[in-house]
Amino acid sequence: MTDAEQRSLARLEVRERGLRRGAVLVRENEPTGELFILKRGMMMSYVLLDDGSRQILRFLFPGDMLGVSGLVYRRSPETVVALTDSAVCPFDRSEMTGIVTMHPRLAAIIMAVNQMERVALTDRLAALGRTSAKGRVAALLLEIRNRMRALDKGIVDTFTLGLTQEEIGDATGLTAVHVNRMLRQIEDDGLIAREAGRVTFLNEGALAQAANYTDRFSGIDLSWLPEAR
Amino acid sequence: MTDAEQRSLARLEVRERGLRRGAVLVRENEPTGELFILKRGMMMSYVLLDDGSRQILRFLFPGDMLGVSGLVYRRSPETVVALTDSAVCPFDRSEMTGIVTMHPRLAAIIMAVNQMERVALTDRLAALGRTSAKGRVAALLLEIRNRMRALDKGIVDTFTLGLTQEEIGDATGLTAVHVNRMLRQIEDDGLIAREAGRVTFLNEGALAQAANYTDRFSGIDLSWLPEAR
DNA sequence: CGGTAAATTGACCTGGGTCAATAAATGTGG
DNA sequence: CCACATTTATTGACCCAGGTCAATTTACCG
Repeated sequence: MTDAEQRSLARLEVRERGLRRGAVLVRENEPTGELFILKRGMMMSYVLLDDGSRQILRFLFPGDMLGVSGLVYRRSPETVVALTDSAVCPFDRSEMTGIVTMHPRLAAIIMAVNQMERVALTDRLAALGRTSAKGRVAALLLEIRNRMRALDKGIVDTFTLGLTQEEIGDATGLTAVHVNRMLRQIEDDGLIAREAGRVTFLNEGALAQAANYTDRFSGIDLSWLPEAR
Repeated sequence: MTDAEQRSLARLEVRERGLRRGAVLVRENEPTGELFILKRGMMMSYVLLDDGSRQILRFLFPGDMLGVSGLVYRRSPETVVALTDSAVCPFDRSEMTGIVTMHPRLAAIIMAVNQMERVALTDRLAALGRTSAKGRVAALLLEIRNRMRALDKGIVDTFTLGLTQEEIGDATGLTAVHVNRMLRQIEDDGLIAREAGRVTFLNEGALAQAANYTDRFSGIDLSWLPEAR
């Protein structure tokens, strides 16, 4: 990445705002304002349905851009909250237009990241539509571990999930009770071990098979990106 | 839109390729090549799971860009097929880099459309995770009608669905048998009428309520787009 | 050291799936 | 235009994965 590109991106992170666990950064249906980059911590986005049930849409990790729907919608289609104490860097929509205008290659990279997120969403769509409860829970465990490992190479088979079983249920379309049963079953099958909120993969291959997991990290090709300006 | 912008977009549509109903345009796991713009007809994208079940990810209508994941992935994560006789305009990835480089405002518009598609996906995720079979079928009927109406203002309450009940099931995460029962129930409730593959909305309000439907068309704000170059 | 949120587990229920048989609709070759 | 073949739609009977409800137990927190 060129110096100019890095400077433009750095400008998105001049301000920083801390968030306590549970703090709401963006609330569904409220006017959208700034966008954010997640600097530290873990967050999630969700929607609430009329009957009060919740669907968690996505877990957010450092480096992710938050509240991007604010670019397009006057009111936010989703709520964004902190799952752990976190820090975000707010920036204005106009910063985005500046980047797109001045750095076409960054614009292309943002489009590429959007595509990767879209594919992650369609993978979850297929999981909710067509896989068993056990498979969905297994898929969630793999997804969280993979995201954590991408940020911290020290994480391999053991990690702190940091989610309640109710949250796992709201992400996978299950009830907390059934999530509990599925975790127990996965544990009894010898695929994972659990203790004090930490999960250890004992048989990642079998877990991936149960989850119908497809690795999307390999197979990425960004050779089409334009030259840096 | 400026002349230059229109010329650039028109260059994406110089070639045209016809597709018969059922023709596969892009096959899952096969190398990605060109991108496409759907010119005429209706198509869909889907993934197949290990057990042979299918999840339909999206229905595609004229104006939609197809195979965009080819920008990022060496092999396609999804299959794209024609639901009716259709026509697409293939173009090379390099055309995309050209547009992004020369027309920042078009790049921004593409990013905006991506966001709208992402929100449509999260709406479906919430439907699969947290709504009843009847609600999901109702939501699908509304979605298809709305997309058709956006292209043909003449369509109001009556339209040709153009999907088998098995396809509706693969989109909503249900079996064809249960889709049949839900359609019958929605009909018996007086919300729709059916005859010869055509559906008529008799009580759109109740249908929207059953579907937990949220209108995303209003509420769009593109004031942040950069100036045309 | 309470007090509240989260995890577990059992008993029982139901929305949606499975299987199977027909009926309708849509094509196709002649 | 007709007879036959293949999808697609329907419906009934029955089953089960996952939900509901309720009671404990355990972990976390000020």
